[in-house]
Amino acid sequence: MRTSELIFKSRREVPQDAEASSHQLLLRGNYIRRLTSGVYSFLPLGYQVLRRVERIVEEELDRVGASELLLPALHPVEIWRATGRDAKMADVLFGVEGKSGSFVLGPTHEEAVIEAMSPDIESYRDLPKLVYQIQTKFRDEPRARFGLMRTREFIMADGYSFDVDRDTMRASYQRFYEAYQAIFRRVGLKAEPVEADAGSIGGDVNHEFMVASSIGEDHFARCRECGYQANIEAARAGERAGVPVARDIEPVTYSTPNAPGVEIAVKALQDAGAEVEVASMLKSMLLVGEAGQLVLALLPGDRTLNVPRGMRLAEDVEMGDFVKGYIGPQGQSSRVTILADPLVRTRPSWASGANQEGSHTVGLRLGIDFNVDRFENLVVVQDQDPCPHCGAPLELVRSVEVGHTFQLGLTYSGMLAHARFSTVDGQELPYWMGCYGIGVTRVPAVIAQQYGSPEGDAVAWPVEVAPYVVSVVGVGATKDNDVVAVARRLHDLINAGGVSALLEDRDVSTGVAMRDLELIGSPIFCVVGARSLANKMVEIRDRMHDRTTLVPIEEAPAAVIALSRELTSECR
RNA sequence: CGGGAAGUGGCGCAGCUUGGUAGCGCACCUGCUUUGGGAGCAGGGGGCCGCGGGUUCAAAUCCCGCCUUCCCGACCA
Repeated sequence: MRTSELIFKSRREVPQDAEASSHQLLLRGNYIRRLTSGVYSFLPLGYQVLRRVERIVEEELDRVGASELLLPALHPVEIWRATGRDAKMADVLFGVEGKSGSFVLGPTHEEAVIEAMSPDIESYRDLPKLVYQIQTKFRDEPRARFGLMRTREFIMADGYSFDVDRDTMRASYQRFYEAYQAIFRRVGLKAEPVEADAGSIGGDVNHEFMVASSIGEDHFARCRECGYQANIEAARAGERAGVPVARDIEPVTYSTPNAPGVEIAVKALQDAGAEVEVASMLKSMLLVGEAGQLVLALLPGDRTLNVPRGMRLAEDVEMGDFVKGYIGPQGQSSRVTILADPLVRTRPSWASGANQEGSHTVGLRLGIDFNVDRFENLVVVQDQDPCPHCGAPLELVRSVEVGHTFQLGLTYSGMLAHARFSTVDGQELPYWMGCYGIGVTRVPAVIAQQYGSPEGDAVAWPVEVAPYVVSVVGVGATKDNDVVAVARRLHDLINAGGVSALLEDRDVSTGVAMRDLELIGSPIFCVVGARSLANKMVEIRDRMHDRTTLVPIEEAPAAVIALSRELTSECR
């Protein structure tokens, strides 16, 4: 390929709306172009990167025995009603009204794959089955961001497994899990599988594949000691020793007008002369359980509530005679279930709302002034919390989710009468499913973030995803020397050797040529210069390791191809 | 959905306070010179100033309403 033939025009100015360096790079290098918020075109360069990622996904999934298929993007709303997810995912569903009924643009494909596969799964003899597709998904995200990181239309590689029981489902899960690790290695990402929360997909065991990155929207907790890793939503802190409650004090109530909420309450109490701090306030938050019952959650004032599964924060109108902003646990046991985080055992006494407008009480003791029905992890883990397995301090890592694998079990098949197979002894049972997703369009952004310059003006793509592995450029060239001819010949030989090469053949200054090639991001540059040519040498740059070597012209193609192999093997 | 910022040639911005016939850099076109790291000179083309209404002799500029985009948060396979 020649640069003169590329659809390529580099942009010198930083696009105003791009914050992340990867986003800037992808725009400046003409990889992508925004059509509207959260919707992007892939221009030829970007599409090449994307296609290379897709091919790797295909190769690795084929290798573990999954079959590629293609499901529709347009779904009749009925299949979503059947699983109840038309309501559950209503806020992200794009609806389409057609002349022949209502449709949904698929945000995910569990329902669709069941419809597609069920007729072929009649008997235990038909199982297990692993399938996947690479398909465009639509989600009406409340907030698209960071270019390709979170978009409303994106491509996902989603896989599904069908099995006779839990054990075989786990074996299928393991096959996808291993393929995922291979895929991320090959695209050059260090993706760490972490325990995760199942979200609206449902199901049991699941892992997120997280890449530590400054543009991450997630955090996961990691224990350096024992290797425990979990998404912040799923992570639990280990137990800490409780302390005895204070016997020698009594609760004191202070007047704290206009001080709802922990921060202002602390200030008001301090002004009133009480000895309190944010960490010694007890946050009392009203939750609504699945059956609509009220639950009071207790946690330290400096902690964030991790709303337990199936519950939600109560709305103002549901709070009845609870005094919003002044709720305390004292005297409440008879009317609500009281849940408390184990941290509530780690202080001799607490300050809290006094259950009446404008006053707080200090010196409340667990078991004396208030009681707890059940202890349960209620707080979001923080940096330095103890590991639940070994007690060592956890660290929080900002990260991007590039993949997610779920053991769904019977979550969907159990709801659908036709999602069944016959067992050896003739019973009809729902099959066990797993589902697996990779955010394909997100991957180039994460790679660009990791392998690009902080200024968003250069990148060295990992070999297997680079649009062109080698860029050949002649410099110091005048039309009457043979720099151009040598550069062209090397380009042709490298291509013939099976390594994709790009020839800079435009009539531009050296500076422009080099800057542009740095945006295109070949990991290997081959620089043919008038000076070195005088000594029959050319320059080979390994941009991944920032190494430059001079080699004789005749040896250059072989040297470049060898370097390309070396870089490839580093990612396998 | 809350909080903040911004919409002016393709891109990045100035002009708006104090209304008076729209400007700069990049990119683009023509010519000449240049070519080991975003070249120089000369000439040239391109703009319902986000949309709608209002005030005024006159609106990019003042007033009202709306739309869009970005950032933070809420939310989130």
